[in-house]
Amino acid sequence: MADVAAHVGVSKMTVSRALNRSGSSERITSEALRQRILLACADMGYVLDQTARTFSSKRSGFIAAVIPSLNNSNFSETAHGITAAVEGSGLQLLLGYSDYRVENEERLVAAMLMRRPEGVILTGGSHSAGTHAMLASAGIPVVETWDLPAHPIEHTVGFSNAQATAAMVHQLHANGYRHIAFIGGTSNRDTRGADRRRGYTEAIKALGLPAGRVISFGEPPISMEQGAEAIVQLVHQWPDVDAVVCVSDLSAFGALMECQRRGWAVPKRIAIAGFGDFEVARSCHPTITTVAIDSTGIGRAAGELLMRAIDEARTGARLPAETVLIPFRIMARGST
Amino acid sequence: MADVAAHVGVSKMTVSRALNRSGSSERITSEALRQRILLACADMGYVLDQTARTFSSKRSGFIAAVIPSLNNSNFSETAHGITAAVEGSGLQLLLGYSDYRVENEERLVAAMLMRRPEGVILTGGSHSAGTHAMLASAGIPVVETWDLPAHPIEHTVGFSNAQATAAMVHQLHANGYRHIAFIGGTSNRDTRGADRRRGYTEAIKALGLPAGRVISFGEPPISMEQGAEAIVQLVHQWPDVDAVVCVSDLSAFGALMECQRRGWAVPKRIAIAGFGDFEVARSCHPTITTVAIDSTGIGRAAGELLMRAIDEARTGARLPAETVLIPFRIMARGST
DNA sequence: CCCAATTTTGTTACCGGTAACTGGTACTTT
DNA sequence: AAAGTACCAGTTACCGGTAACAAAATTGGG
Repeated sequence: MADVAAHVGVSKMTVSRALNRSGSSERITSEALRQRILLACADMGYVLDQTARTFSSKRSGFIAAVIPSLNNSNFSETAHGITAAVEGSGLQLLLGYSDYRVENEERLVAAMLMRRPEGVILTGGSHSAGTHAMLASAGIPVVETWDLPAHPIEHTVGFSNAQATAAMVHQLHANGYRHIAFIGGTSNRDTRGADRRRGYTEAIKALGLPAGRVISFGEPPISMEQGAEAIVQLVHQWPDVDAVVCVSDLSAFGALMECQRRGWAVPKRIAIAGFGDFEVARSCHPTITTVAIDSTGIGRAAGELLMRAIDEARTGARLPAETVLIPFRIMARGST
Repeated sequence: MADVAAHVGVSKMTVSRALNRSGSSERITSEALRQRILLACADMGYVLDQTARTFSSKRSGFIAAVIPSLNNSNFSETAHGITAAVEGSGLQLLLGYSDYRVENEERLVAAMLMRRPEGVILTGGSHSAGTHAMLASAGIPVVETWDLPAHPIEHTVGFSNAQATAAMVHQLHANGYRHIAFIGGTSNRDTRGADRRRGYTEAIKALGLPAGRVISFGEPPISMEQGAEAIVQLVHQWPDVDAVVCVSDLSAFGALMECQRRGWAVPKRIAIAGFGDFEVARSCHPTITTVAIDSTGIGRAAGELLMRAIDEARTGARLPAETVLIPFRIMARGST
């Protein structure tokens, strides 16, 4: 930068200002001079050292986000939404994935915080004590997504997974199904999955339907194959079952395909519902009834909220904790 | 760090050394003192400022990777592979996605290079002139994946998409199919898709089969819906078609489901083959014949190669350009 | 045309680590 | 016992920008 400054015949500071005017409307440096400086930078092949800028200005220019898995369109769409929201603000997204493990999340958060992000977006409302402690002492805005934690760290953008699943059970009940089962994961590692199971159980109880029809299989991420295995077990264990709510569209799809293999008519012999409105649920035959969530919208809302919080923090203020409720919608389709 | 040093009664430098011994076997600081320092750091809630370290040491501790899309298990598995490879080396992965656009890739690379990554992993062998120029002047190791570019930037980990697709066509031919079509995207933005189409065309010509049966639809990312539309168009345009190779499993799946909707027996009326061995191709009914690629292996190999190159670069040397060939495998399944 | 207000440019100090070198101590070797 | 050799800790000088303040240039109103 000093070289460029000498070449143009101004001070380093002027070059710095010319390079930083970008975006905002403040015209610190006169436009003609700015153009000369920019030209000189291009000519000399100079690129600003973001590392030094971060170090000096205490502004890293990026935000950190942790999602459970890259290869899940719900979460990758949320990442897209975040990217879209921060686009043009000069902020960049640093993305990490936890493989549904809080200990991985903690390691990621630790590694990311060392690089001084200006804000953090997490998935879910369940984190390790270490994660909580680090985020508290980091003093930067935090948004939790895809959930409505009872005790949020700060901001929240999400919906009630339990309520959404309960709504699905009620919908099936309204359609005349009376022996409704649930297929989901074994562990509580996927807290959203656990919430969905809870919503199912509560709805069954509220409706006075026969309870206990829950098949659990393995650990997240939930695979299609597991859905296929689960429905076989389900039908053998409770032959009177006439409908099943699956923890996600992936297991629902696996179950549906297994039914086709075995000649079990869907929805005549058994109705199948999923969760998440994945592409596969829209494309398969029959199409799968599911709960649609605006995944991209969650990301966009989280990104925008975080950016407002960062702006506030910059002025020394602190945005009061907000909760953005994302609506869900039951998509009735061919499988029920 | 100065506070910690004062608290322990040593110099800043000693604390720095105690914190950096991690991983390598060099015992710069005596073990007892090191433990005292680490304890003091924990007590005082001190965390090392990675930004300052990066700035001072010229080592950012991260590598940059660009993939076309997060929500594609092929590429997200590659990202997993890279993560697995660099795990424990002290390097972190900074992941970006280009949405299959070279101009996005260029923007991403520019933004990432400002943060001084120690190496870069790209997907594909086709990049903008700007990207080439920036990478050349950055002077850091580069690995291209998922392709075998004619003129690689430096290192390559991939396979021939054309050859793999040609192998699939030959396999279909060996199974007795004679009117083989191809379904793929319109543009060449997805260069791997274009390579696959090329492989199809060449194989058809080599086998002396009737040519020209190519249906093109829209832009990447290729969706299931597009596969469904394409096969309808295909069957109407060339009613004698008895097999179709799709650019990916997603379009193959969409096509398969559309056949079921219309009562076209698969593979009796028409055989369907995909590419990529996605989970959906293994789970659906009938299962889809596909080309299996070790996506995670590509990532792992790319990560390991890049790390070796970084190590070489650190000693002032330069690793000669390497090409790692990843094998592909035709998975014969129910749909052909 | 002058002076105050405003805008633009320059100066200085510093962000928080690490590289490179210097100095000191304990343990060998001859 | 003197000299040599490890090894460890301390000192100094930066890395490449930007904040904060100071100075100069421009603008505008009376």
